[in-house]
Amino acid sequence: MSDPIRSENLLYLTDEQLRQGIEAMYFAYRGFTADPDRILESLAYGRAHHRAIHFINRAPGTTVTNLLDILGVTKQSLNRVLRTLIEDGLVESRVGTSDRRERNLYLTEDGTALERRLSDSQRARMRAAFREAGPDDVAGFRRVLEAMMEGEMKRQYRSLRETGK
Amino acid sequence: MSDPIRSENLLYLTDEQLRQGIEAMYFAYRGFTADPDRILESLAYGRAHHRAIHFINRAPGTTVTNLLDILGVTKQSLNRVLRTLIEDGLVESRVGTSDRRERNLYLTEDGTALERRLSDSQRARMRAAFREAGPDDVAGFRRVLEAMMEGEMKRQYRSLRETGK
DNA sequence: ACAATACGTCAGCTTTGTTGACACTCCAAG
DNA sequence: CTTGGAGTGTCAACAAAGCTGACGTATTGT
Repeated sequence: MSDPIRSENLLYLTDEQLRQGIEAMYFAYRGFTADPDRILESLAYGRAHHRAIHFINRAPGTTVTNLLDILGVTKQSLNRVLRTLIEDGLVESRVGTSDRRERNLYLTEDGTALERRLSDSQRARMRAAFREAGPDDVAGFRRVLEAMMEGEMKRQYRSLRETGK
Repeated sequence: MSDPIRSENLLYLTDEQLRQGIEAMYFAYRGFTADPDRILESLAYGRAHHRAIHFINRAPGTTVTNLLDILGVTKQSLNRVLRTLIEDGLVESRVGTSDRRERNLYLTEDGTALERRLSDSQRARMRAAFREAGPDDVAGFRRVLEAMMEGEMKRQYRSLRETGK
């Protein structure tokens, strides 16, 4: 309390500030999903399909179990989504080479095309937001979001980030 | 391209950076909802109930239509949630004074108590994240999120922000 | 040979969203 | 004073996407 640095750190953490952060998160997430949702709706897919497609594209050859860990859903739930994607020819499921119990998941050409469409729309919004803000704000945005993740999710996020370019 | 300032601004807008922003948003939102979800689960409520409670607390006396605008769902969907909250004695629905077709919504004592519990848990995480980052990062976080909202949502957000302290 | 793992699937349930249809109350305008 | 329309509530039916539990099959490793 008497420590000036500590006081300064607490200065902007009023309940009002926090509540504004909460509401910002709520409204922004809706914007974040709005564009892909519109595309998906016209294809009779949902957000669950988008997530599967995103992370298969992100880590081609990933196994079902790995995808379950990332998405945090049950295999029954994921399977329903995965089945339709495979039936529709967007995802390919290949028997694992080293361990043949595993299934390695890949996007087909069509799957890659849809992924592009979805991520293009989402990136466009993200790009506009990043541009409207600025480099420093973007860094802050990322740091706060990372601090908000649960432990396991943070691990997943970081591991994906390393995998990336 | 030859403009150094413009180049610098574009530097952080690579597809890789944007994708990291997208994944950060996805994982962070899960952390954001995790704590309230755990509380709600033990009460047989869901996120829809939380949202209703949050915004009724935020703007006591709000009408159903206003709530529909904020939440962006159908009245049938909201009504189901609202009904259980009223039956359970968490929300009170009073006939409007100026226009008696309207229903003004208020939290009861119990409703206020639950709202506290939910928002306390969510604020705690937000506070921890804000603290782990820092004032500048928080400002950036908020600016990027606001830029990410859809027009209508941004209006709602700003109007709520003004209403606040 | 046998237990454990990875995956798929069947059945059934829940929450939260959707449409469409209809009734009631009430305000305001003709 | 009647009537149209807005605000609200409710019924029915349905869909997406999560869940649990149980079971079967293929494969692996001990």
